[in-house]
Amino acid sequence: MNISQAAERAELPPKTIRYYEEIGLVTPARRRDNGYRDYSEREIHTLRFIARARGLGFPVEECRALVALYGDTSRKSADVKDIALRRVAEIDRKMEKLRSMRATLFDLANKCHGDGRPDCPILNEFADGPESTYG
Amino acid sequence: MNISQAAERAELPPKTIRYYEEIGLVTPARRRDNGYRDYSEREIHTLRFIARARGLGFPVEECRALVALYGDTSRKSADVKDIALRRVAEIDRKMEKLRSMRATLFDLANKCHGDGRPDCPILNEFADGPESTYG
DNA sequence: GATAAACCTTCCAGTAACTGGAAGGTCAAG
DNA sequence: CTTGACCTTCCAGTTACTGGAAGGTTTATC
Repeated sequence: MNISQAAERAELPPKTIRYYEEIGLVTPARRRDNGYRDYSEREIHTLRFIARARGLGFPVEECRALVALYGDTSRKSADVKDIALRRVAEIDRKMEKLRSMRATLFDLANKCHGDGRPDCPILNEFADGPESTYG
Repeated sequence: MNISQAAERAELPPKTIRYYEEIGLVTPARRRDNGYRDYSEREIHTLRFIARARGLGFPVEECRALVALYGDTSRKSADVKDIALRRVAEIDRKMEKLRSMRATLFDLANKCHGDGRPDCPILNEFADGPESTYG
């Protein structure tokens, strides 16, 4: 199977598949006589595996570990769970940061009348820092 | 004032300040006879402004626009508010994506016994895709 | 057989926003 | 005079691709 069909099946762009091969995330595909890559079901399965892991936010390096665990029949499920929970924790950190940024921004936006006049609490905050507004 | 003191005051690494100068986000600092950059209060003010905007998630290019608006006394506060609300919307998109990833991952992690055995619902999901589990 | 569309290949550059490090000049203290 | 802490520039690396150029292959059409 050519790379573009494999790409469609794996739900990954062809470029990304070549890239994954280049960085050694997947083993190089066998080549046909014309030099074209040729994909088997097995390889598409692995590519889909990676696509799903990436879709859940795992960085490529963790995908490497996950693919290795997947191929290791003597793996411990605890190791996989650890990776997943560390990812959950990382997501929580990111979400907390976003939540905090959103709250501040939304608050500032609400304080800004948003009309034709130049006076703007958003710019004032950027200029002068968080105002302590007691009371 | 030398760059490292300016950096401390602006709460930005010296490297980042040089970088901002290089990409034209701030105007090049004047140099002393020895070639060292010399910062005034005014420039530190602008750097702090940028540091705060960046801290609230504005990409550098939007910071450029914000700095321009800040310097434009005939600005309309509506333009600033627009930028801020578009940033809020972008944050909402990111949070929604994270929320969805987290839910899936946390659910999978809970289904995984996480012991010494190889059987693992997390890997199974990556391998076979979302299982329709009706009931 | 010529040609054009749609593949495939490799390689290089660019993205966002820095960060680290090397090589070398400057300054203040002892 | 030397040491350490600054400063300078420039180059490379980070993450995970993506776009595009230059060129070979295949398939269909005329």
